[in-house]
Amino acid sequence: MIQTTGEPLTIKDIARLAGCGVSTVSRALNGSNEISEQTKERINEVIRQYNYTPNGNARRMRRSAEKTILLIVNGSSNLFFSPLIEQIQIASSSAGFQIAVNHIDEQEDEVQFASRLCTELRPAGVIFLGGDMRNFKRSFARIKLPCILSTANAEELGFENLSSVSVDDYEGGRAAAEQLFDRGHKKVGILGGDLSSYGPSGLRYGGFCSVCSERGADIPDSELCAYTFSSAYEAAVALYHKCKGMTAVFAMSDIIAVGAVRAFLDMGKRVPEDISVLGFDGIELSEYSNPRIATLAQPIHQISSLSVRMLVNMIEDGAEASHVTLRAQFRSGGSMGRI
Amino acid sequence: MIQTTGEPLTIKDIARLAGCGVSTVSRALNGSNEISEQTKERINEVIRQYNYTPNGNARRMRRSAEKTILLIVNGSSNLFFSPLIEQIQIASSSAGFQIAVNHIDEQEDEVQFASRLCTELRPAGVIFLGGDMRNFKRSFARIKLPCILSTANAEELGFENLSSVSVDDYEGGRAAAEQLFDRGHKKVGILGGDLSSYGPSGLRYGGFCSVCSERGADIPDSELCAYTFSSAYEAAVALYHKCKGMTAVFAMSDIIAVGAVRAFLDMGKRVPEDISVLGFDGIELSEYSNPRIATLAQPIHQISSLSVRMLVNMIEDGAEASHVTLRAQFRSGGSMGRI
DNA sequence: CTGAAAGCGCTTACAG
DNA sequence: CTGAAAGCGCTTACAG
Repeated sequence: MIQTTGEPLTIKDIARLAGCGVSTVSRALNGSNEISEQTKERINEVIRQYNYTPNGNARRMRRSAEKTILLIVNGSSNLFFSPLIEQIQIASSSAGFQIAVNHIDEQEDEVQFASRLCTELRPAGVIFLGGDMRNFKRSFARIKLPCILSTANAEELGFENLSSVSVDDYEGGRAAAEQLFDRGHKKVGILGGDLSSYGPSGLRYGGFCSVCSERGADIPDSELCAYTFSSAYEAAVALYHKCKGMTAVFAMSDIIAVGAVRAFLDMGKRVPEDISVLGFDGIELSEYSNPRIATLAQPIHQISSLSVRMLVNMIEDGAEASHVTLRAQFRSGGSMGRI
Repeated sequence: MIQTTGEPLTIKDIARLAGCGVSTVSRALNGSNEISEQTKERINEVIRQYNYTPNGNARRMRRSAEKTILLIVNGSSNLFFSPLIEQIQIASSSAGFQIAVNHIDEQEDEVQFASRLCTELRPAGVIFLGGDMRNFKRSFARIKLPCILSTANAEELGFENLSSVSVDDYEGGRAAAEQLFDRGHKKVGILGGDLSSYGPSGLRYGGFCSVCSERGADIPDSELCAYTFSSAYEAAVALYHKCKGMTAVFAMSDIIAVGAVRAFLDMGKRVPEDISVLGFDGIELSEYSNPRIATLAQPIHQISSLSVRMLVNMIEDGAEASHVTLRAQFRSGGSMGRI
């Protein structure tokens, strides 16, 4: 490799060095077939020798970043999202797309943020990892690109350019209730996000309550909390005092479940002998906790690969928006016992 | 807000709409002071009305992305890194820099990757979160921008444009050994990354061994593992069989510690009664595990804010490379007991 | 303080 | 198959 100093090389330099025009270099760079094998080889040799990389900003400006997918992640240290992000990255790069990841705070409006970034980056499409339905309702109309909402169902929203891949959260909530009732629990508390919303928490709550009423049980007590250990810890303490005689907790995520377990242990309760805890998501940590967290596992791999595939279909073939619903699968664990 | 259809607006459109030249719009956009408050206000009003955002690719091309910092993260679902990333993002945006995060596999050469991305993105500087010293030795010379290695010490490498912020890993290893010896443990096994390297694992191992020899103990048995639950689990089982009579384990990260605890519990051992486990890093999970993980906590907040501040000083004021070493702080936890 | 013009490093019709 | 030229959306001397 020839050492260079100072300014990076441009396509012009390569053209000069290879003794040809810039358009020819550009063709070699982009694997065009309007170029002879011979010159392509010669140019590539020069590129290799001088270790040239094209200026991506200039490229993206011309091509409108057509090979980039924007990934908007709600919240930054979410153990459920991190393997999804990883798999989305892998799946899209094998489909020939770069991923630009952007984490945003849960309080921010992810849709507005994405809209701004779209004119900034000009990606070919957007994947939202989680999101607040109200934000979509309010500002999604502004986004004209193919988009996917991963992890929540966007069917009700009815946008032409918004597909979604998610677990059937209502059914998941029902399954949670059935697992608990079948083990003899009658008084169950609930720990989760906004239960009144259209979003995953609300749907799971709705499913849970539907089983309660079928089985003649009361509407369960609940306590709102964020998807963090510390928030779950506090909420679990509050719930324990509010919901007298509670023998089990349905936590809307495994992170919440782990925080709740820690809280109950600190209060001198045994899990699951005194109180059972059932999580949601099926993150890796649930299998390494003590006790292991019983959970409704989401098919992470399917969610990520479908998200990418559906988005690419929309981008490349103009496919219409569609909504895929998968099933969360119950997985037992030491945190949930029989009464 | 006025609705627009089709193509996004350009600076030309705004100029036309505001009745001025493009250079004036550009000045308003960039907060130049060569522009009257009056016109600036008028232009900003138009920009707001039409919800215009400049094309970032074109901007970055002209400005060589001078306001972007590239953040290279080794490994993707690292619980120790995720709060660091978050804080680095916050600190740099308040210093006026955008962060472009890129996760890479642990097997990849992060330095070569960064070098390629530098000509692709033309950032103002690079922050490496973790990294393999061998890769730096081999290929860092190629990178001419101001860089920071966060989480490992780069002093020995002696590059003029590479600073570092890290914990004193050798001292951390010594502290770990002292805490264990002081509690009566004599036979300790070690679980961690490449112990023969110059990197953090190697230094901690070196510090640990130095205390062993001071106290007349043997060189401890060790088992190599990656920084994941599953790898730690397997390694802990292997270590248990290799290191007969072991009463404690020093794990090079809290993730490894959690995986090891799970393994020992599954083998019917009690933690800490039969075997103590000491971690490293001080991630949030360590305080929510059961038992809580005793650990050497890294000052995450200091590491992130110093990394950004030092890099910005190098970029803006041409500050020289420097190397800051912080202290890991012991934090007790139920995973470590007395013998 | 403002605008017309040049130019950043690419890609892509267009003409050969 | 190849090259000269136009143009992408910005920023920044330069001249007023």
